[in-house]
Amino acid sequence: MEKLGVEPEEEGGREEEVAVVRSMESADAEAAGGSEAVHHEVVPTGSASSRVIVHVDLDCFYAQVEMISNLELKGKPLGVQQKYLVVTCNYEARKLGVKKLMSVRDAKEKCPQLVLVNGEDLTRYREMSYKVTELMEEFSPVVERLGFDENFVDITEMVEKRLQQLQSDERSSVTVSGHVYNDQSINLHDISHIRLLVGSQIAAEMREAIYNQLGLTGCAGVASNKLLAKLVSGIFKPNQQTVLLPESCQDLIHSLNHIKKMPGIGYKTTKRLEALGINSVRDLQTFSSKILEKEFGISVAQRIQKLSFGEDNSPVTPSGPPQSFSEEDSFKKCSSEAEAKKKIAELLASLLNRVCQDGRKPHTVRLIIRRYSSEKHYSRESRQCPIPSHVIQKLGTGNYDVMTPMVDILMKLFRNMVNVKMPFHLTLLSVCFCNLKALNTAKKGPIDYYLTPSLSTTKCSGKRSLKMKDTHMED
DNA sequence: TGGGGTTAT
DNA sequence: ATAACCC
Repeated sequence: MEKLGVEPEEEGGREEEVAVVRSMESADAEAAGGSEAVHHEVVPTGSASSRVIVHVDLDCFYAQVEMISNLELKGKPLGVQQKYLVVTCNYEARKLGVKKLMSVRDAKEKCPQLVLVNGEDLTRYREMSYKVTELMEEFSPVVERLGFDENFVDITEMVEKRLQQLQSDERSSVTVSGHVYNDQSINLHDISHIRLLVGSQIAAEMREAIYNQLGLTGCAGVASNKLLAKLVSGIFKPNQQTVLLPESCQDLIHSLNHIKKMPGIGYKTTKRLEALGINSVRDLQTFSSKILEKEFGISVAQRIQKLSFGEDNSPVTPSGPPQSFSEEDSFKKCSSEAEAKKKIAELLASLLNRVCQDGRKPHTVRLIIRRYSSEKHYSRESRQCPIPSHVIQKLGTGNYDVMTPMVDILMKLFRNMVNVKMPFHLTLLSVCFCNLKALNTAKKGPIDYYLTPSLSTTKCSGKRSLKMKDTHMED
């Protein structure tokens, strides 16, 4: 496999030719370190290291999955409910005033005909989500997931290969697929335009494949980095795509009316920026780098200020299989140990099925709680510990009582966090398996043969689901 | 605000 | 273990 044309090194944010004049280059050079001078070979065109990134964003994903499961739902206003929230809804419902994360009460009030389905069990969404990611990986293996319904793909190499197939006279007849942001005119003499147009064609093929093979519609954005691809994918909304040409980059980022709309700048950072009087993207662009660094540290400061210029050198990092599996449940009140134990056992049973199907083995378990607090302070606490090796071996081997020892471990973690002799009030419990390892990580050697668990044992493979009525199972 | 995920410190 | 970010 060839290397990607993406090096994680900082190059003073030169990867895009955002024409904005900045006096930050010197600061970047300093950050690169004095002793190891950065005398890279000079790239002649300045665009040789430019990437082509596509961001694919499925339309109201959970609602689409539900409509595929139950065709009766198509055409009706549909909301997907988790607890008392409508977490997402289809476009019929949106036309009638339903919004994402609206309470069920408000949604029903706005739209009495709204059909609701429960979406607390994410299993089918997760499965469909990975089918989409796997489909995208067929185009290029470099696919990064963002949540269940978004994927970034670095298609730089694919674009280069297609360009090499074209004769020079064919290059000037390349056309765009979908929208061009700002209706900017295309310059077929500009190689960066040509590359992005080819990218738009690949994006169209991806959306076609997702629709033909999985029945799902979505949007796509094509641009020179992840930030821009993501921002531009949302411009034309359902089931359309948009490409961003470099000359319109500043227009795109300034179309965000507030820095909180900038991906990568979250709730906390927004509050701190507002305290500094920074509200717009331009405020952040022109704010003193030194003061920003004092407030946020050099790492965050430089990253977010680059974002404000539309610069994002972060690579598309292949997600691969998940790093963790978790199941959670929220509720009004849990105030006894027995009640907690029962809920924990339920979460665990579902997790064991998932872990079993994955094939890898978790080496760490974590228990997470949320305590009731009248005011906001949305805060969680957790305790984790290694999973004993004899329990790990039993995971996925088909079977037998892994529930009991795991529940015991989790209840120890529980009592470590919650003083059960005192009154308590929890509103959430979550169990997480992480530190997943391929099989067992024993070193190769003569001894290894004896340490390798029997592979002849029937594993919980394929779609078979374990029944976990009690804390006890037969093989 | 749900029921998930990730990375950095 | 927590805190920040993403959906």
